Amino acid sequence: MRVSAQDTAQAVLDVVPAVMRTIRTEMRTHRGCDINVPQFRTLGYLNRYSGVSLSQLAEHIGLTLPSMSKLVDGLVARKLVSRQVYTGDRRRVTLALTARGRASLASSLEYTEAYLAERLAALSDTDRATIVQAMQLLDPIFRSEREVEAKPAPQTNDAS
Amino acid sequence: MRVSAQDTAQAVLDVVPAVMRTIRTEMRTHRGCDINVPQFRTLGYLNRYSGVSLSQLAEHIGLTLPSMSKLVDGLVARKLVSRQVYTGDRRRVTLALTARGRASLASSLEYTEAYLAERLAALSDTDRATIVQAMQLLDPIFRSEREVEAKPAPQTNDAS
DNA sequence: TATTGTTATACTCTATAACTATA
DNA sequence: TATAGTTATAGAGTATAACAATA
Repeated sequence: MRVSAQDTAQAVLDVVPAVMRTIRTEMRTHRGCDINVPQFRTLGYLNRYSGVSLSQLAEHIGLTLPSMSKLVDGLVARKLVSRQVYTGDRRRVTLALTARGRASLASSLEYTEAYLAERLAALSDTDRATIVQAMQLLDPIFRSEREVEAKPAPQTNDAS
Repeated sequence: MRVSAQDTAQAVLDVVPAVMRTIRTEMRTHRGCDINVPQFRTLGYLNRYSGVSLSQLAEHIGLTLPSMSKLVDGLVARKLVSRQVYTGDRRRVTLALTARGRASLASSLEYTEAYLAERLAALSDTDRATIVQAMQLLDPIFRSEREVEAKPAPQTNDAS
């Protein structure tokens, strides 16, 4: 099957923004899930890689350091994330989810997933498998540049 | 192959925002392609459905009427879009691409596509086919709510 | 002197509310 | 009175520049 990279790019460019806007609008609309997409991604990343530094986080999420700092500020203020000075190098900071953060992530994830799942339920198993496979193909291509080999946290303190 | 709607939703939620951020960052970074994602989508929609009203456009793009109005304002000021009072109903407005708008769209598309294509080139034909197929599956699910049956324009004036 | 993160400041995008013009 | 669109205003999010603290 001949599918050029350009055809693929065009398809991605056509569809991804529409999907994204649906996700964003849905997150904004849902009351009690008071979290936006970058915040959601931040919680998700910290869930996977507890104890990373601010720089690592910013690199992955794709924000500048000041923006990331501000975003984290908000999450710390809401006690969803803990931020501690790293004892080994006092310039660095160690970020982790609190219990509340985990709960908030689970709730957002559940809600947004449920919303998407509702729409995806219209498809056949085979079609869904195709989508999952496509996501798995896209993932490394668009994440690799940022994903850090995130050393597991020296400690997963939970200041909830 | 058993793939639940929820598994699929999770995959989408994990990957789509990362892809989207890459696209957005790329568009912002690229000098001479002075256009953001909603503007890009607006031009693309007007290219397909010339002569639509502001409301139809806002509905599709997923912005409120005032936001859409402002966005279009900018495009009109830059002579990428023409905006004319519709003679049949003087409250309505008729939007279309100008020649400059078409050129700008083509340029943005070409650049961003090329950028994405560069990354997608690493995949096999089969893998790319999978991605295209997945996009075709997602498209109606996330676009249908908004896509208007956009009456073709009564006139495709080009005030370039 | 270089690195990690924060603070100060400004700009863009988007929303809600109030308004104008037309039907 | 209802509809299409615009203007006024405000808030969120992000960036760049300047700064502070530590290495």
